[in-house]
Amino acid sequence: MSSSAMQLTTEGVCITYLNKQLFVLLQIHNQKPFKGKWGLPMLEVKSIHTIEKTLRLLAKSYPSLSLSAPVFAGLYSDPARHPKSRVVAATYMFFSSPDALEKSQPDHAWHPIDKLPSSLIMDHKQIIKKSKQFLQSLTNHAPLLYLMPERFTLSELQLCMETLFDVTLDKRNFRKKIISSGWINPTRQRQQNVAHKAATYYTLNKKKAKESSI
Amino acid sequence: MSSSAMQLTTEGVCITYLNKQLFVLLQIHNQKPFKGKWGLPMLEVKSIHTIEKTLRLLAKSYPSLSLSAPVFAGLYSDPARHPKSRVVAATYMFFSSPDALEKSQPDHAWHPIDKLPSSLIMDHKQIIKKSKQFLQSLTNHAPLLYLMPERFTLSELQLCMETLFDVTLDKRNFRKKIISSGWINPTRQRQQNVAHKAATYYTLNKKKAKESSI
DNA sequence: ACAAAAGTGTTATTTGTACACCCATGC
DNA sequence: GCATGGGTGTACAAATAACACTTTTGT
Repeated sequence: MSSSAMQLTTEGVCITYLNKQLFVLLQIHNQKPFKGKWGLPMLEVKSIHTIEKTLRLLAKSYPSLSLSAPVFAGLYSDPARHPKSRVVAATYMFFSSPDALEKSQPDHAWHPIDKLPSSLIMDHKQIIKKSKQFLQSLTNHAPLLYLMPERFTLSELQLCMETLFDVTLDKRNFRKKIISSGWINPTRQRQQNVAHKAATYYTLNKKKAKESSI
Repeated sequence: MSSSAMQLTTEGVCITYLNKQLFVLLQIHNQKPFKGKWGLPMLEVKSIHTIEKTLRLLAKSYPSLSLSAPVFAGLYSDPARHPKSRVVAATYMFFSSPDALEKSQPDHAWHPIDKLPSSLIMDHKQIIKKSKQFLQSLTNHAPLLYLMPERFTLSELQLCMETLFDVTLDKRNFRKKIISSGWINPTRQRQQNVAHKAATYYTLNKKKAKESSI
């Protein structure tokens, strides 16, 4: 029956991708003891809320980013992670189109995951590192489609996969597989003003995405 | 900075298997408000401990069961799950050899997962149901090897897989695959006094198991 | 005409699936 | 000698991997 003071938070690792780089959304926190410092977006799980509800609230703070559904990425419970109190983090990843890079919110910014500010609050540097590993370990590659812009070419998608999973893929085999997977649909639009044959744009198959819920 | 009273617990779903049945370890709780009722083993995450440490403590309560490493299986945070206070559960599965069925601890018993006591505390019935689904969804079947006794025949292992994943497998193909996986080793022991050709006993390849850490 | 990326098909290899009979043992 | 489960090999299908050239477009 002992109930020592403990706080549970959801801490979100929002990820997007552009030009062979992953970006993570950071926030300048404005409450003690982290006032003015960079960290991941986080929200306390209130006593009347579930974790799922809290995640919905967290995502709602960023309506313009069209975040994916949350994907559980780990628990962080080191008693020393917060300097003042006991805070256990349930971390979740959210995926977002790079369009989000241009949508700015007050006190927020996207940072390249390999060039983070020198100090982040608590263990957020660690959480981001682990989240990247987690992402690379995903055997279901579907979430990566959420890192693509609204419309994208097959080469762009292939480059994204190659970057994140640190592999090189055969163009023909890659195309056969992704097209036959049903996750993407061709459009009738093609690149314009490129000094080579114009590539067809594809889009996420939203029907399939809805069914599969990542 | 609000710190409403919240408790974090690890709640363990210890599983074993015998004769086409899964068993889960239940405990008669002896503290209010659950005095005398069946539920999963659980341990509060103390303010000085991490979740991992708490899991080690939980496993240490059952030294005779040779539990596997814990496998994260879900968070349960419904504010109403505990009648008196806010308790969020981090649930983990532990796998155990059926030898454990004979090792009795005070106030504990193994129950067939499909014939649980009519009422379990909190949402434990739900957690067990979800854990079973989680187990079935594991694409890495290796944890199931921890449900086998010290030595087992290939037919026993096949039957276990068939039961849990609710499939039927071809004997020859199953054998080829499991043997070539390197997860098990044949012994020179064979069944005795059976009214048919004696089967070879196999054991878990502990070297491989250690490397793979489930 | 040339540079740059798009787009495409075939073959070989590997992996998975289907399938049926003989073997050893206790009764 | 028969009932019981143990143990094995081969042929086919499917999935994956390797591989090179032609097309389109801007400069």
